[in-house]
Amino acid sequence: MNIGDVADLSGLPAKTIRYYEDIGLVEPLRSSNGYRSFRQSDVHKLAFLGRARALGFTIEDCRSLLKLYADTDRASAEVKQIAEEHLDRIDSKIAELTEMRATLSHLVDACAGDHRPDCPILADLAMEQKAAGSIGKASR
Amino acid sequence: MNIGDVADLSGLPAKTIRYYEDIGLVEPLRSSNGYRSFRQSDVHKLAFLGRARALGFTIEDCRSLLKLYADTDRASAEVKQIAEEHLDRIDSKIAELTEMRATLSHLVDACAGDHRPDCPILADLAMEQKAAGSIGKASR
DNA sequence: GTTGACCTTCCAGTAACTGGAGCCCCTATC
DNA sequence: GATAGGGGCTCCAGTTACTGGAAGGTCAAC
Repeated sequence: MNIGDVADLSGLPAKTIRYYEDIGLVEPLRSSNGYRSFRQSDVHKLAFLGRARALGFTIEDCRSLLKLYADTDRASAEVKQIAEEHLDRIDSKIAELTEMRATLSHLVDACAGDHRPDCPILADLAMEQKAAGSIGKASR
Repeated sequence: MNIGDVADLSGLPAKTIRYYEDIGLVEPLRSSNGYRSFRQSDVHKLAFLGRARALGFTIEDCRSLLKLYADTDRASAEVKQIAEEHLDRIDSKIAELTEMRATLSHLVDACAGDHRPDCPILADLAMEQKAAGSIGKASR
């Protein structure tokens, strides 16, 4: 199968598939004309990669997961550990974003958003001193 | 003030401050010995940048925000728009991560995490067909 | 005068692609 | 046989926002 077909099947852009070959995640054969020739197993691997990436696993995680998948003697504990660490990363990220969101939405709400220059958002970023109860002081 | 002092004051690494100069966010003076010489206004600007970055604004957002901050004729609407767009980006990101988190935590819960090779996480990534009610099928 | 802390510039690397240039291959049609 | 199109190929550069490191200059203290 040529790269275009595999791209369609796996949902990954051809560029990405070439990149995955570059970094050693797949090793398609080559036809006599130099075109990559993908086996079913390659397609399967790429689809696996696509799903793992969609879950936010890093490329290195993916590499480990593929290795574990290929190893029928694996312990599921190893897989689970990778997934749990990733889950923790996700939770941290969500927490970080949620905090940003809270501060930012306070500021946005406080901003008139009209033609006048007065702006609590800028005031907060500049840490301008305001009367007690300023959003900037309270939020961080 | 030298870069080290500014780093301490602003909380930004010296490397980052140099980088911000590189991309034109600050323009410190230079002493005769070639050292950067920061004014109070530079320090203020860098602290502004630090807070904006902490809220997740991109560097280009920061550039715009600094420009608006300097412009006393600005309309707060412009600032608000930048902040609202950023808020939307944050919301999308949170939504994406929350979805990942849901799928992933289902899979993690379903995985025994022991010495045996059977692993629902890998099975899902590989889209192995399971009996009806499989997590993989249900989750995506 | 020599440490040691601080400063300088420049280059390379990070993560995971993505875009583009310049070129080859294959099939179909005129 | 020429050409047009729609693949494919490689290689290089760019993205974001820094970060690390090398090689070397400056300054204050001992």
